[in-house]
Amino acid sequence: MNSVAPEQTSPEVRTLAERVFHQLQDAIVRGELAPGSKITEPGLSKAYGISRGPLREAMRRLEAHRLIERVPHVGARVVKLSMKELLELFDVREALESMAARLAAEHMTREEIAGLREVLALHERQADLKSGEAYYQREGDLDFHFRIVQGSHNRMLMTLLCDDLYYLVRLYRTQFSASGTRPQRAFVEHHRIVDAIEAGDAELAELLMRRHVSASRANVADRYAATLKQQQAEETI
Amino acid sequence: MNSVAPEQTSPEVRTLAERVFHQLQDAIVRGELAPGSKITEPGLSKAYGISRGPLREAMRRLEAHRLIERVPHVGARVVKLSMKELLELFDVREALESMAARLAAEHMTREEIAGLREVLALHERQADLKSGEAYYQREGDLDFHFRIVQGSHNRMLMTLLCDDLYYLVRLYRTQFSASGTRPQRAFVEHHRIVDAIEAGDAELAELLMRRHVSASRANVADRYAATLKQQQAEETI
DNA sequence: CATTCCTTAATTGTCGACAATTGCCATGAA
DNA sequence: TTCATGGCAATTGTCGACAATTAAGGAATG
Repeated sequence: MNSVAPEQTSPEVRTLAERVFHQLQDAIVRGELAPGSKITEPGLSKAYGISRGPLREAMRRLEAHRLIERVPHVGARVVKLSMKELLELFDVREALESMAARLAAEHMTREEIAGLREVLALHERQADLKSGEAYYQREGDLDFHFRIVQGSHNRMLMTLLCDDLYYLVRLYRTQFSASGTRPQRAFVEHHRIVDAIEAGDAELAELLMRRHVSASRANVADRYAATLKQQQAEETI
Repeated sequence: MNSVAPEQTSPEVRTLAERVFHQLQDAIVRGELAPGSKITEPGLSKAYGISRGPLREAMRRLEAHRLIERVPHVGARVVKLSMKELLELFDVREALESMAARLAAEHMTREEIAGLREVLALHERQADLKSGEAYYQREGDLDFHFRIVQGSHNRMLMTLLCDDLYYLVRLYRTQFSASGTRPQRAFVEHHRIVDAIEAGDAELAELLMRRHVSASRANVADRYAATLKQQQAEETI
């Protein structure tokens, strides 16, 4: 069940608070802690076998990463993304990732570009086999975006996107059980973006990434609208 | 000395940890805690008259906001922005604020636009008097950007920019004692941006804000290059 | 029967003490 | 003099207990 998690040898597992932080982060993103469910300090401290001190620090970090919401003297709940918030997230991604693509086109090294091509090739194989669709649409897609952000060589961008927002993206995918349709189209778009980056065409890379995220957002919005419509139809029966 | 700080009646002063967090945030941004200086838990806990528990939680929040840097088992220091990091910050601002301007042009209400115009009028008066330049270039400028971000009606953008990045911008202004030259030019740019927003021209608002931040970044970079050159010249004497 | 108030249980906030790790400094040897 | 090594002081990490606040449930009253 947990064969996917790298778990140990993380960059920072030097303290209890940090270990529990990562454990909770994983648990939330994977849906083990239900969205909107209440989190109680004594409960978690027992479950993880630590005292409330480190646990509270871990929770503070989760709060900063927007994975839980706390109210003073009341308690904390796992964040539950509304569609409005999800679309807001896409707007932020569009702004940041298009900037990342632009910077990546300017700063990415040959090795990094080669690695990016490898990721695409892997996706292609998996698309051929028709087996790994789930993977491609989940971690694989994020891996692609991840590498471009790294290629921007902008530490602040990397922190914002990789450490904060991408966990929210993962959370959304579990919450809405959205298997992110339109895989073949996204695949083509990924290719074009890499081409632009390799050509050093910063403007084009930025534009393509902006369209890519924007299309992804529109797709989510459409699907949601369709879901709403269907629900209304069912209620009318 | 502290006549500027609103201090009390903040949205969240319900707990010691939150109060100390805001106090430390202010102290750092205003330069009372020197950049790069080491922060010790017993020291601060004595200085603020609280125990280390709440203090550590406040420090965790400061770390999340990138105002301090912590190393496990070693300690924490007030962040010291390098020029590289500062320019990175400008890139992120360019991406996020241009998006904010675009959304503001689409979603801002009449009242919000009126408030924005008032800010500009206030700046104009102060520019006439030639007295409040320091204010204009500091809090006043941020107030302008602040209101546009609010006008985007995008909570995530608001949090990222207003709660996180703007404190870093303030910090930079104290660290580099940069009184942000080019006030009149920025003033004109501000006006054009508001015009675009009022006209509902999202594309133009986005473009103008992008240029505005970009020009600000270039200005900082130029000044820095000049400083370096001067230092080298002095060393050669 | 609905409403208000009070009591109570549970959770959160805070504190002080103890354990573990780090960096420094002195001591000694090459 | 320089480098290694050991001990020591200080700081950070962790824990358990107490105080403060909240939400819930029940009793009393209109």
